[in-house]
Amino acid sequence: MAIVSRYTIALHILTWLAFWAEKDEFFPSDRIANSVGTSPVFLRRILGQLAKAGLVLVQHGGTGAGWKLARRPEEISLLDVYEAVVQTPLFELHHSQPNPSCIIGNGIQPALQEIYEDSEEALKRRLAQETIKDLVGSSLEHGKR
Amino acid sequence: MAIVSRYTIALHILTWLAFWAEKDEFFPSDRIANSVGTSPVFLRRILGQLAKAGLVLVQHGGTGAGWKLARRPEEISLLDVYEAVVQTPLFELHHSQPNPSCIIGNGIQPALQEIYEDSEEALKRRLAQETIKDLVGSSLEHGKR
DNA sequence: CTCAAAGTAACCGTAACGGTTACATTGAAT
DNA sequence: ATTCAATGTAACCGTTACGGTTACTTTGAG
Repeated sequence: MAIVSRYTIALHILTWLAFWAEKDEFFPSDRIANSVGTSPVFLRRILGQLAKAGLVLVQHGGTGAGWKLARRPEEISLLDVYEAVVQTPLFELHHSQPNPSCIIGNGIQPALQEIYEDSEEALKRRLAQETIKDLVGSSLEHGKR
Repeated sequence: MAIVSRYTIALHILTWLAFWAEKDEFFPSDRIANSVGTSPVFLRRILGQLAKAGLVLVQHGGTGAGWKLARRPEEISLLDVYEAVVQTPLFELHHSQPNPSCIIGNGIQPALQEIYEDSEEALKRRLAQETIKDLVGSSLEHGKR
C-alpha cells in the first residue's frame, strides 16, 4: 500500500496555515476542515502529531483558540512533515520468517534491509528539498488556471 | 502504510532462483515456498506478475514443471521487480475532495502531484541501481556470519 | 462563570493484504 | 491415450489499518 493520505492532509493543513500566517491568529480545526474537506476530529489527531514535532502551536480554551505555525513556512521542509506523521518504515520485510536453513533465506533480510534503508533515504532527501513555502506558491500557481 | 511485503517476497523468489540458476531447471513453487516460508499459492500469484513482466519463465505440466529466470540476474534491477509487483502510486492524495472554493484547496492537489512524482522517481532511481545479482552476493555475505 | 475549542476514547465501515482450500487446467513423460 | 506433477484461479477468511463519526471531558481566555 501507499504512504497514507494522512501525509497529504498534514501538508494541506500546513499550507493552509502558511497562507493565512500573516494574520498571526490561531485558527480552529473546524475552519481548516472547511478547506481540507474532512472532519475536524481527524484534523486534530494530525495537528497533535504536528504539535509534538514542534511544527505548530496550539491554543486551548475560550474564543480565539486554535492552531498556527510554530515556524516560518520556509523553515518547514516536507521531510519534517513526513517524519512527524509517518512512523512506519517504507518497506516491509517478510511477514512469516524465511527458512534460516536455506542459504538465501538466512541472509536475505539484512541484505534487503540495507537497500531498503538507502532507498528510503533517497526519497527523504528529495522531500527535504521542498518547503511549505514552496507548496503555498505552487498551489496558488496551479489554482489560478 | 508501507510498500507491501509482496515486494520483499518477489525479491526473495528471484534471488533464490538466481542462486540456483546455473542448474538451468524449472523449480516448482513448493520448493521456493520452502525457502521463503510462505504458501505456494501466494508465490504463484506473485510469480504470475513476474512472468507477465518478462522476468521469469513458467513451464506447465508433467514432471519438471515450475519456474526459472528469464534473464541473467545482473540484467534484473530491483526497479524492474518493483514495477512488476507494485501498481499503486507511492503517495495518496485526499480521500474526500478538498474545497475547490478555497484558494489553497483548489490548487494543492496538482502542486502535491508534482512533488510526489519527483519523490517517487528518486526512490526508483535508487532501486534501478541494484540488481538481483547484487542481492545474491549480499545475501550470501550476510548469511555467512 | 461562560463557552468556544481542543483532547480523547470508543466505535464503525471499508479496503487490502496475506493465507488457505478447492478445483480446473496444463502438458511432459511413459 | 493415460498419468500425474505442477500451474492457474476463484472463493473465502481473519487481521489490520485507515478514515470517519459520535460523544464526552478538559482547557483556559474573556
